[in-house]
Amino acid sequence: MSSKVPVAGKLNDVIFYSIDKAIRTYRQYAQKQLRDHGFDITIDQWLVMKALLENPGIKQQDLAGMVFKDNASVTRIIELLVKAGYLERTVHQTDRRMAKLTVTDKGKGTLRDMQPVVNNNRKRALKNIDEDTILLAKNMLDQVTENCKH
Amino acid sequence: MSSKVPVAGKLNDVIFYSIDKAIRTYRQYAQKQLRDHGFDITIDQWLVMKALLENPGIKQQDLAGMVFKDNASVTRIIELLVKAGYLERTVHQTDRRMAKLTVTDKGKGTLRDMQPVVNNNRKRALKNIDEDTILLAKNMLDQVTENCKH
DNA sequence: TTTCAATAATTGATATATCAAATATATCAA
DNA sequence: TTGATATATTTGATATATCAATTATTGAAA
Repeated sequence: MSSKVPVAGKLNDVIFYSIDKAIRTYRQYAQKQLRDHGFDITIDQWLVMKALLENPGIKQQDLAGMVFKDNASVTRIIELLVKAGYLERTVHQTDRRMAKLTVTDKGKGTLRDMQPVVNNNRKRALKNIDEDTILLAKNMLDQVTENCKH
Repeated sequence: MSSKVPVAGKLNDVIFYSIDKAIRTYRQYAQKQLRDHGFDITIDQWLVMKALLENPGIKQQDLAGMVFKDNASVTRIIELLVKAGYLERTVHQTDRRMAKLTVTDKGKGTLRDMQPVVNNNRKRALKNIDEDTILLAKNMLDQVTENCKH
């Protein structure tokens, strides 16, 4: 009797393969949609901006954790966002090691304009999948995250 | 009445966030395990080698699709694998545009030696998750992939 | 056979991922 | 205050992702 979900075996049978493939395919699709709608911004840049808007005054380190990116990656993403005029960066009042990051009006406007496209991407990606399944999968994935977080 | 799985909203509630976070956390964990066991190879290099071993004679383009990577990425990953002595590359007999790629004995040996670590990583990542849930999640994720594949 | 379109792979440019090392600033103990 | 240590961020080096452009080769039409 063989297991239905082999731990090892053909790549295709491994759940992690499905996870990786799903998120990559989704990101490709979403990125292309944004591009086709005239937005010159990457998914990662969007994510960082969004997280900043939802958590004003957050420090870069926490921001990195929130978008599960490396500090170094966040530094470079922020550089580009500042250069593009979506973010403003000033030194923190009380702790000069930190940067105070604010989403500019241009950034907010872009986020607002992008939202319909983002919503549509998600809707499209979740077509023919019912909410219970999504919730179950989300819990399962969050458990994987927990299991791997040392 | 609010939806249990909002299409838009706080980042944390979005399924795609969970997917991305899970696979990244898993990859970080798995990569660290490999490193700690003395293997000097990336997850992506492992994936490409594994796919080549399971599909001898495959052309790079199909290989790229199989590991859902870009042709350019695969080209560069292969370069490194050849340089490290894990792969051998010769010109194809009948079609000189193609490369014939073979996993060397060294490559096979490394894959074999790595397998226990890989198995353990997967086991650890799936702790406390029952098989039915995994299967359901896998089907859900495969549906997402399908939905986004244009 | 010459020419042109299709195919396989590479290369260039830019963005992100990752780890280690370096900077800058803050904090706390002596 | 000085000195050691901790914290926040940046920088450097290398790997991968992505798209566009290029190269090499093949296949088919004129």
